[in-house]
Amino acid sequence: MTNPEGAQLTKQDFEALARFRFGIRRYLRFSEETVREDGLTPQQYQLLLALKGFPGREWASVRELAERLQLRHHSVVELVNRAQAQDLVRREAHPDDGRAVRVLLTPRGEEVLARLSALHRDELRRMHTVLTLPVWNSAPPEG
Amino acid sequence: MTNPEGAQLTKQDFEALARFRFGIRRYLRFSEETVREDGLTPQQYQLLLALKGFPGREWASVRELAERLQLRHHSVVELVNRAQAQDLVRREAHPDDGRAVRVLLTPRGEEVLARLSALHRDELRRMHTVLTLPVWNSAPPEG
DNA sequence: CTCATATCTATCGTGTTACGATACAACTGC
DNA sequence: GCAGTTGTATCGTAACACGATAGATATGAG
Repeated sequence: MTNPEGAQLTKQDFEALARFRFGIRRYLRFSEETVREDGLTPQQYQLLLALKGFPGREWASVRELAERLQLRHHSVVELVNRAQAQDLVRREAHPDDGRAVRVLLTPRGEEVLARLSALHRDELRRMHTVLTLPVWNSAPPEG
Repeated sequence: MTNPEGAQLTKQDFEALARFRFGIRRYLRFSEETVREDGLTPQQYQLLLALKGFPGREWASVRELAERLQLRHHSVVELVNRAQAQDLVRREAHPDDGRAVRVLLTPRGEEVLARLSALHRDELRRMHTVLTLPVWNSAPPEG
């Protein structure tokens, strides 16, 4: 019994796929409820995290954020606006490029993010059973 | 250097947390674009998957779906309404409980779900590097 | 049997938010 | 400088999850 790329799924596969999606939803739900207690929306938390967790530095341009958050750039503009209004992030002129903008955390953003992220890491540790990738009914295709 | 429950995160930890969240977003984004080509919303796909992937059977009540989808029950009612209008799912009276409703897939729902789920499984296989759970800077607390 | 309470599904109005369309400013190459 | 590209921003719109509310059925106490 093989299950190569494109093959039909077994009932077991469907359950595995559903379980994983359930895990994602549960994690996002936990995240939402947790961050809302600090007055943030889930998207705002993800914005702060994308800044602090940006590879190699702790700021990003709007365009880079759009890639990390998988949003259109103008959606990020609006997201940054709302977060800025809550003193979570601030904008700074990009030194080399007059068009671009650096988005960075405010002290308040740093503080909130540190607290929330610790809670998220702890929750991820708890959820590892439901959030590990499914093992399919058989091996993936050769290559 | 230990990193027990509640401890501060290192830069590395923030990057790991952000990378994982990025993975989730990328997967959901892939899902959204894929299912929209078949005229479904992401939530509708997740609804179909929750039915077909329900442990031990292939139908569920509204309340059970609310748990699996991590939504309020009346949000599920609306979701089922929209999916029903597109001939993806149908309702059936629950044999034992006059209040409850069985939600199940239509033939069209089965067909669409089978195709989409195969694409999702393939994508998950491709994304395993970014979607595996982070390894933290140090071991979790004893216990 | 009956009434109070709990459970399950459903409806309606609302607020948030991501999006497409559009605009404008700044950088780049010729 | 001029054309095309890139980066950020504004505005109107549509989707959708939610709280509040309602109604219908089941369950348990007495």
